[in-house]
Amino acid sequence: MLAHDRVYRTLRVQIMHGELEPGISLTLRGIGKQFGVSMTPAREAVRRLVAEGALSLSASGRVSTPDLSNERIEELASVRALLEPELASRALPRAHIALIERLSAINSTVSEVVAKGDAVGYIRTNLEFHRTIYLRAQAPAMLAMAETVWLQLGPTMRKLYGRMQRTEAPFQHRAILTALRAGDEQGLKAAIRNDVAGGLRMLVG
Amino acid sequence: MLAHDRVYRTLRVQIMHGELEPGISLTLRGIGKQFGVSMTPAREAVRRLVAEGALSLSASGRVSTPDLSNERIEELASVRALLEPELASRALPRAHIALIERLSAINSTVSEVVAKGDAVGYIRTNLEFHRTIYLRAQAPAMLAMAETVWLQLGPTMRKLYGRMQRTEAPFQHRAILTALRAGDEQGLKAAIRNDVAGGLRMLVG
DNA sequence: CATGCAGCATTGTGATCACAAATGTTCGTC
DNA sequence: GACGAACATTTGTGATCACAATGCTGCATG
Repeated sequence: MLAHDRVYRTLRVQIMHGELEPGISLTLRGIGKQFGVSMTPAREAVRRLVAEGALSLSASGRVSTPDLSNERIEELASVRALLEPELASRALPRAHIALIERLSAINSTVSEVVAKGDAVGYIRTNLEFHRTIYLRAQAPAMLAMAETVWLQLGPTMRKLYGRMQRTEAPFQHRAILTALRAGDEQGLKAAIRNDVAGGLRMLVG
Repeated sequence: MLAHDRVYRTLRVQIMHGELEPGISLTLRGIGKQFGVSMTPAREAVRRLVAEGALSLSASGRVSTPDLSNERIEELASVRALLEPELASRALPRAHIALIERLSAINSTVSEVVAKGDAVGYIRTNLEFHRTIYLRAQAPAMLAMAETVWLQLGPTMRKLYGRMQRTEAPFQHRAILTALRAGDEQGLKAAIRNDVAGGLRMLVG
């Protein structure tokens, strides 16, 4: 596999899952050393991640994980609340019983990692729950945009993990599952909105 | 200004405004020569544009303007129909008379370039009309996502320019202006939806 | 003890090069 | 004339280097 792609993918997952805190400084040489490559692929990976909002550039070109303002957090939450109900809506006709059972299993894992206080595990399994639904929507461009938003929120979610009422997520997810089982499109969209916006709305206050 | 940034900005505008057709091949050395720089800044600009969907990469790393499938076009139109009414809605309370007059002037330019059959001019002024509204929304992340969609659609809009009923755009825009003047949020959102989705829906058939 | 400045280390940028893979071309064969 | 193989060219990738600018450290000064 190409070096710059390997660096990109690894960093992307780390950022999206909240393995890095906001405001952490990265250097091209440091990334290169970490992955055993030269500056060149590190530079390309960083450039790509910056373009996706996963990393921030200072005026002088220094690289760091983004430290989002409350306004920006609310804005990204609004984008989630726009895109994700639509994705869920498109997935609904294709959501069979096997999918719902798989989602239920993922949701059990969410409860487990919440009980353990595992921030990264919580973010990862929570996103896995959502992605599993949206993959059924057959809308790759829309899903990519939603994932870009998750990516931008990764470090922030880690930072605010303590402030989130994480025990509520499995309940919200159960509402999603109920709507999926019932084929209730409006209920599904509302449940998704509650889950994605509700979780982030109150942690900026 | 930084070389790679200059290359990026220039190519980005060219792509967004439909100055390049879909499927055009680009090379790093060619871009470098065109801008009087080495491969390095050309590479970074291309990497960034690929990350934004403005350019496509073949399996072997060759760069070209994207040639979108009908499914992808409809999907991107749906994203526009989700994001842009929200942006307009947020701009509405801040839309004063001076803004509306400026929009009206832009719309006159749209009519002129349509009359001239100027595809690039049509795309540019049409996007300028929308951006002028959305800038008032004070939602930079959401606007950035909308612009990313425009960017991805740039070459395709050029290709399908002949099939678009471009003379209808100024009318749709007038409906937008009417709703803005009346402070009619629901009417505004509907007018935006008609404009962005309506224009693209019928050109994929 | 705080502050500002000089000197130093760190960092991103752009150019150049070697290399391998992919692409295009040419020529021969059927 | 069409097809295929060998060759030549083009192209992206990754490494390395020089350079300028930025950020940091420590020391002297008030």
